[in-house]
Amino acid sequence: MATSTVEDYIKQIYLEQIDSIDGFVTMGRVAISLGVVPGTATTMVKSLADSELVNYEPRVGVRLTEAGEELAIQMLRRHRLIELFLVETLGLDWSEIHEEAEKLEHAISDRVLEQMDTLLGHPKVDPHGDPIPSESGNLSNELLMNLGNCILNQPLNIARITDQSSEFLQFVNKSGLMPGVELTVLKRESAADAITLHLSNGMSLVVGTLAGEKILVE
Amino acid sequence: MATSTVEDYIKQIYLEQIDSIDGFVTMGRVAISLGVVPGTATTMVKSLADSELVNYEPRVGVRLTEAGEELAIQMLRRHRLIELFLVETLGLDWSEIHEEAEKLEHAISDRVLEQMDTLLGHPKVDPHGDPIPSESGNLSNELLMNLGNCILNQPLNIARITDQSSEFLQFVNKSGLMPGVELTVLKRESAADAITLHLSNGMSLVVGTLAGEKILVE
DNA sequence: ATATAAAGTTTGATTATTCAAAATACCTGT
DNA sequence: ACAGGTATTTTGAATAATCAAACTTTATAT
Ligand SMILES: [Mn+2]
Ligand SMILES: [Mn+2]
Ligand SMILES: [Mn+2]
Ligand SMILES: [Mn+2]
Repeated sequence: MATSTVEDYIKQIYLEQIDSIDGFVTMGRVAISLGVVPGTATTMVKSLADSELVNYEPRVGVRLTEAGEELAIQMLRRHRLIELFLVETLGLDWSEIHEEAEKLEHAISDRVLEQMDTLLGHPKVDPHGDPIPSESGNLSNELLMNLGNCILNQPLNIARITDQSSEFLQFVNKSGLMPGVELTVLKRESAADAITLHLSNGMSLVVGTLAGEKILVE
Repeated sequence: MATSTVEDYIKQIYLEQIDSIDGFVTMGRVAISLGVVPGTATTMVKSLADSELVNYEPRVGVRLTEAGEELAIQMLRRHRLIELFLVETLGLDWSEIHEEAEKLEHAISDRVLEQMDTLLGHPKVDPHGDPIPSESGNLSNELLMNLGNCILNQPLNIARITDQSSEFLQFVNKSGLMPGVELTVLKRESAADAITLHLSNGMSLVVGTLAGEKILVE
């Protein structure tokens, strides 16, 4: 059985791999994303390679094997289902559930997971709008527009928040830009680096391009 | 912070201490109750003593300190609240929740625990009838009669099952002797080592004295 | 009072995970 | 082509938890 440390490494490598060019994740990225020193990342990745969960090329990086990807997706399902459960059933704030799910994802049994899934009605997205893989391991991967490149003057729905630092989520909360909210992008001024929005609740606000690109819509 | 191993040792020592004569728990009991070899128990207990959670007397046994008892009761609260939550909210079978709670008790935050407590309406007993310590650490300890020593021909309610092996719980389930059920003890024949019961649902059945003593009533 | 048996402790090793610091390889700009 | 800088790997050590097997104490039973 994979330890919770192994589960975290694999999940994190998967996430990093998604937005990597060549499919390889560097040791530096692994280290940062898991909060360890580079030497630890190297050691651990070599051991993951021994377990056939990744392919490791010294001085190049890691890439998940089939088995690794399967485990990663399973962990993603656990993590996201738990996050939704914490919000829906226990009424926690969606900006503070990540750490909790980070621990629980290793502790609950498949039995409990399925029970949660049923109770929640087989949801497709978590509170941040991230897709929840199906039990069979299917992960929808439609690419969405963001506030920096979507159509102007068209009602859109916020689908997903890609920066999940509690700082950004707090801002999103405060500004009423949570997933599900309807809005219209009024204008974009590249010189001013600004995007002007109009929310369905009547509020208008301006965000910078960098922030806007972290908010996906559909 | 205490590791989950430490939490388990302390909780288990507390449980063993309750039904010990002199208040000391032997290394043998610690070892069996945690499923480790005796040498491991000795080593671990010495380290618990270094952390001031227990007092250890070589060749005599362990006893919890104030701090140890506090931690033990906190873990008991977690364990039992989680068990009830799994049954009430997630609809799991009460005979299969122990192992689950054994892992979750180390993973959930205080925040989530309080949320569960609120959702369940500050319950006083878990699905096995074991008392749930209050947030302040109070554990009710009324002693109950069992089917082997209670009054005859008097309607009573099953309050608690003391043997929580899945084998026994399965039998309890099958026979309809879960906590909350009403019954009357018709007769006890010491020679036959048998106790005859009449359940409120009309069923009658006979159990051995040993089994009967594991079922507490009030 | 001794020999056994039972219980408990020690010792030496192993696995998993991590860090600090030294060593090495690779890349870049001149 | 090479000096310096950056990334990566290696080495050596630490912590937590465990086991097997040897050893020591204490209890028991003749
Ligand atoms: Mn995690
Ligand atoms: Mn999420
Ligand atoms: Mn436990
Ligand atoms: Mn219980």
